[in-house]
Amino acid sequence: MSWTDERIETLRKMWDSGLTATQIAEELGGVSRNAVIGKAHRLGLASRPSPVKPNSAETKAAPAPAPAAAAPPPALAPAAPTRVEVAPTPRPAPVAPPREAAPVERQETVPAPAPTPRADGPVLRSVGPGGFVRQNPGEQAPPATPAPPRRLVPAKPSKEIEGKTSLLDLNDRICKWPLGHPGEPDFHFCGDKVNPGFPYCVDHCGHAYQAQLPRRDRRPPPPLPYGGPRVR
DNA sequence: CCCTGATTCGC
DNA sequence: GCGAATCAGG
Repeated sequence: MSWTDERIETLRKMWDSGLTATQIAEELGGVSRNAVIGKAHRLGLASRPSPVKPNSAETKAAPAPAPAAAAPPPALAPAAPTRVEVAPTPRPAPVAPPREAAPVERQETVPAPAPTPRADGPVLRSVGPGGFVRQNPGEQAPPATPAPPRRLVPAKPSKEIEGKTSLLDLNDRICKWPLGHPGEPDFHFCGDKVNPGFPYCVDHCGHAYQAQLPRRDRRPPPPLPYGGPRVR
């Protein structure tokens, strides 16, 4: 198998979504997780929280690990999903939607330009379903990622988004909550509009982020991540 | 042991 | 550029 543009794109998306190298390798097929990791690094995809620490002691005078400016690990992870952990990745606001051409109808996909968390802008706080108020990711870590120019397609029928949001459809504005299992034909993502500042829509934020309640008030709740526990 | 990602190095 | 082998932490 070779690294076609398409496969690379898939790799990027999945890596961005926080999927593990193993999962990505399975999805792509024909490659090992090592191949995925190797490729990811060659592509310059930033390291994600690695189990292995770079250096314990400063035995070397000039280690100079320049690109060590990795983003902080996800503060919260979905309660249920077995492996998928999508880290909130604040990115600079996407370029304005292309208004050229002539898409006859106006898409309602991007009606409310949710302001991206910024240091200088008015602070927009998201309120979780549990009623908690949370810091915007940008506040905890002002990474201000350089921003790979996001490619925007002219329009996308909301039908498509509501039906099946594929891996390749993922962006910063749509809910990344996975439905089904990776590799299976019906695997897709929620695709709703995200709760600003979160990788999921309001609904799935309710699943991903649980307010801490007194024990007696807790419910046994659904431990089903996406599609239920994997049986293998 | 299992998992993870990082790194190395022969190809 | 690629990825198996290896390393190392959880």
